[in-house]
Amino acid sequence: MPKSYSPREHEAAIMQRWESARCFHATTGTGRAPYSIFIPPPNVTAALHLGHALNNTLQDVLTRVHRMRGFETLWLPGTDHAGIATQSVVEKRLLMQGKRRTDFTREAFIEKVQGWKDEYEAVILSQLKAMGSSCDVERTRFTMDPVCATAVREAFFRLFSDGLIDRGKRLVNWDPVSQTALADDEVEMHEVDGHFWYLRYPLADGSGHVTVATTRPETMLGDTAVAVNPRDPRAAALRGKRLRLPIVGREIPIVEDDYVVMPASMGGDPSDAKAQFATGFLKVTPAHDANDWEIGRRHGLAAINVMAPDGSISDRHGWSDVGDDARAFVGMTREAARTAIVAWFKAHGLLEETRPYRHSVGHSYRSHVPVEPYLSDQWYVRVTDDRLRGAALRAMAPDQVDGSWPTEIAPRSGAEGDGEVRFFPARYAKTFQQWHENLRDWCISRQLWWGHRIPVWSKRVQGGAGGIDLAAHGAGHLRQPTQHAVLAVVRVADGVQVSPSEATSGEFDLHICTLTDAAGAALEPHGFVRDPDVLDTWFSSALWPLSTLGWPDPSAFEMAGMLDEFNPSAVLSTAREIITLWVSRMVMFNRYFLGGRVPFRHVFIHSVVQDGFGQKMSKSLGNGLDPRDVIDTHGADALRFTLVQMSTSTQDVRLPVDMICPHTGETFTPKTIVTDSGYTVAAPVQESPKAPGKRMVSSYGAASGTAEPGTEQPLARNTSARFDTGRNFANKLWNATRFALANLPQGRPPELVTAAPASMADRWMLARLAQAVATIDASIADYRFNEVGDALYDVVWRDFCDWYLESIKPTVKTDPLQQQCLRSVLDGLLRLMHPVMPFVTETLWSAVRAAGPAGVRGLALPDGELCTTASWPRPDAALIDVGALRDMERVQALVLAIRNLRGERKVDPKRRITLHAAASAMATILAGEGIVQTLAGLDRVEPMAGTRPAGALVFAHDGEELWLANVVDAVDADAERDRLSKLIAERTRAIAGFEAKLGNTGYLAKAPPAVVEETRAKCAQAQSDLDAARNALAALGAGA
RNA sequence: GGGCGCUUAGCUCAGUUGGUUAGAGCACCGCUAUUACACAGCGGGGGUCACAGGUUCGAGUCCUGUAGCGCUCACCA
Repeated sequence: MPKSYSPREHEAAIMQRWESARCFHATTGTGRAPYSIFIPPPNVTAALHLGHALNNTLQDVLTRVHRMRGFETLWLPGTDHAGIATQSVVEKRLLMQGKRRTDFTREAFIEKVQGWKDEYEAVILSQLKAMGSSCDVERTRFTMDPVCATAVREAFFRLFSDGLIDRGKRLVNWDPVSQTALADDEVEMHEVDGHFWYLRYPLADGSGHVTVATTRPETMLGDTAVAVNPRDPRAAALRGKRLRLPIVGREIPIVEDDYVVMPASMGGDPSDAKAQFATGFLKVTPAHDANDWEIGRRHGLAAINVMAPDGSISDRHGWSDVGDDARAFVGMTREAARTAIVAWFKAHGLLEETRPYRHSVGHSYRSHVPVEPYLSDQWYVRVTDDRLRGAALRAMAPDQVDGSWPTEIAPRSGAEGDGEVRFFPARYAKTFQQWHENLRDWCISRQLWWGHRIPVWSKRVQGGAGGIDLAAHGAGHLRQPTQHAVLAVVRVADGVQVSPSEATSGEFDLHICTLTDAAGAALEPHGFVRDPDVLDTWFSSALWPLSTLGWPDPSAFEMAGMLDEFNPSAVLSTAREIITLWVSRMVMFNRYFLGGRVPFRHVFIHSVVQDGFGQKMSKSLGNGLDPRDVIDTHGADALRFTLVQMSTSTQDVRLPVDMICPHTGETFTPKTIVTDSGYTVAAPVQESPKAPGKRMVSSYGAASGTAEPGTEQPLARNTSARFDTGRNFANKLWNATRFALANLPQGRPPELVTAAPASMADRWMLARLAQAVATIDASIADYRFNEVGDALYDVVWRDFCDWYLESIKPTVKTDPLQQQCLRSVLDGLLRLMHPVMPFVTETLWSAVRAAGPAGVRGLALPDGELCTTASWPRPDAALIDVGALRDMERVQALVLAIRNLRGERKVDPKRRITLHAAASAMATILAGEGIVQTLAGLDRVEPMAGTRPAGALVFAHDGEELWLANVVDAVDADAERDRLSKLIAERTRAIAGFEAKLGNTGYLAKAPPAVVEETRAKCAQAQSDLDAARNALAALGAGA
């Protein structure tokens, strides 16, 4: 075995072995209890980043632990088509070639997106492999593959049939760049420096004007009223009056509505920020503002849409009274129109004032431009229905519900799935609950080409005296829903759904949802047209726990039994922003479609990895890490261990980002600058710390375009010194194993596997191993991953390497029983380490196996071909030998005391010294069976007797005075006095503290007796230490 | 504005129901090429636990308030 572990020499081969043995493939009918996890499918837009690496590592740890515990374990991998995100990256790429999406047919464009998807899906799957993810690759799914598509079609059809999907003209969040609607949670709020413009609207009778305040003057073209609060003192005088809308010339009413905030000067609430800016008159633009839409509905106002889908001013989407003045604005972008309209008001003396105003504006999470509230027809899932929202709330574990939920939510009924979803950490249950309590209907149509196309065919028809004659439209067979098609008739005027016979006058839309494309296509000769839009990506993601297992008919995809075996899954591991986007919808859909069954029993929310300055890692800041780089420099196990150890239950963790100098390979901390927007980033160009004069470009430099990487100044990769911990740990395990193997002869008798180790060191080590198993089991159960990492580090490095291996060095070569213990402990440790560091443990596994069978009494370690399928250690409780633990604790304390003295007096490490031990220390040394001598570098131990040898150092331990002789060649009296004085000062302070406590009557009366007793003992011991040190100092003084 | 989280050693973080003199890793200082490992070993220095009150015999831990940082929901009059 080489002296150090080199990950890249082993990782690929190990993965190969696992795969060819199909270790990660799960099936039905094994008789084993199922344990399943669905991977949150990463978007096919880009390669996996560190956040994915974290989430995948944690899922893999859970998966591997349960596999070793004997569960039938399924970790199901896959990818998400990520509609808008993927479409926009492909469009961006086309744009660089000077092409647009509309230059292609829909089919040709989708072909291009498909190409991108294939490329990144392959990258993602290879990254999963490189990280050691033990997923069942044979069951890899993609949200748009035929299996998932079948589920999406079925789900839409059922929801449509059950009246949970409907179409409506409403204000949506419109992204004018992507030209699609967005769901509420796809809108990000950003602070923007804007203005309040105060615009005068003249009264139609020429008797004056009112002034409205607005941040969006361009929407005034669509104003259909001005509202005033009925309690406003000015309201009465204006009642019944009308206004002449400037530019447009439209005559609009003044309406009275409670919604309007009165200015502080007119009796408004001065603490309301709005009252500071308000004039008391609110321009009402129902087609361009959600609140105005509501006001418009209350007062029967028209909604005049003055914009095209690209956000430009347009007279072709609902605006008809365009006069000569207004014509000039048509065709302008919304930004240009804003400027021009303000200028117009100014030029006409109608701009009263302009005030700066900083406020939050919704931006598209994809194109990052301000979202436009836009009037359009969209499909909605009525998630506010109790069958969906109520079911999600009822799924919450009762003890995690905060207070009680709204009265319109039906109570828990003991139905399947009720109360079964639990959040870790528990505080995230609140996020889930609040989201559902304030839920609004979910807009699911997206005006994109990439995605699941909406399975609805529509036709606009006229109503007639006897209702609509369906047969005349080729839909006669749909008077009653069939297995393959369902009809909805919607009155165009108000969007209300009616029965065909009720459609007696006016226009109606016939919407037919079909289960198959063929059924839809059959309608096309009759004038039906398929909806061009696609579904929100989250619609298919919401079905992930169902669709991946073949729902609605698993046997159709050779997955018979899978759905019942592996749904519900054990846990969903994800980031907290996903609670609203995805967790909620999975719970609603899974429960709805599977008779109340929840998709997962636990939701684990992992922390977000930030850079060293507490900033989110992002491409544009260049502060991210590529997991592939870390695997390359440190190995997958190092990446994994470090991520596990970082995973605390806080909401974010910091990972200081370092840089690798491309000239020297050295890791260094880059120089930083602060950007205009206040981010701390690596300076674009960095100087090599070790190669003077050589330069490099940082990721930020490249991402921001402020520095061009080239041969003179290459791009430097990011890394983090934090991963050294993981790399060092893997190497430590490697070397500990190397040492152990060197001490384990071949051909040990097999009967030793049931023998009970006799030596104190062996019994202690087995006890520590047993304790570590208990700690790790408990931590895994609560998803406290950092504790798993710490427990492994402690038992392997501190207990096994530092103490156990050092202790047994003199004896292990000749003691077969000890060899068996060493063999077994090593075996157990490899198993415990495996879920976190699968590669190094599997690499070592075959070498360790060759050393003969493992196991001792109380710890069965059945042999296995591979570590990954070996059984999880289950030590007998009796292995926790409290006597050995107590003895070893005393041994360690004595050893540390002696080492401390050696270090302080700079005793040559090689020098063997003599201890004169009093009764208690002597007992410890005997109990230690030679370990103290080995670890403290003693050549002899003698009882305390007679006079102190010349030059012997005095020290106090465990309330006793002890001597160390043969320590130095010449006594340095000054150094010795310093040491003793320091000790005296320290003990004196401690004793004062103890005595203060013990002199407190309240303490003696109220503290538990055991605590008081402990304090007394500590005080007495400190007193003995003090006495010993004082004696020594006095003796030294006399001798000097 | 509502909700949530964080503030402990130079850095990154532990600290379970309040109970010894608050811990770890990295970094730093000293010693060590010793036959598992220098990606190491041994020893050391370093914190009035953000601040101010309170409860308690006893507070890093519980309560109240303040400040700073961050996330999230709502809000474009």
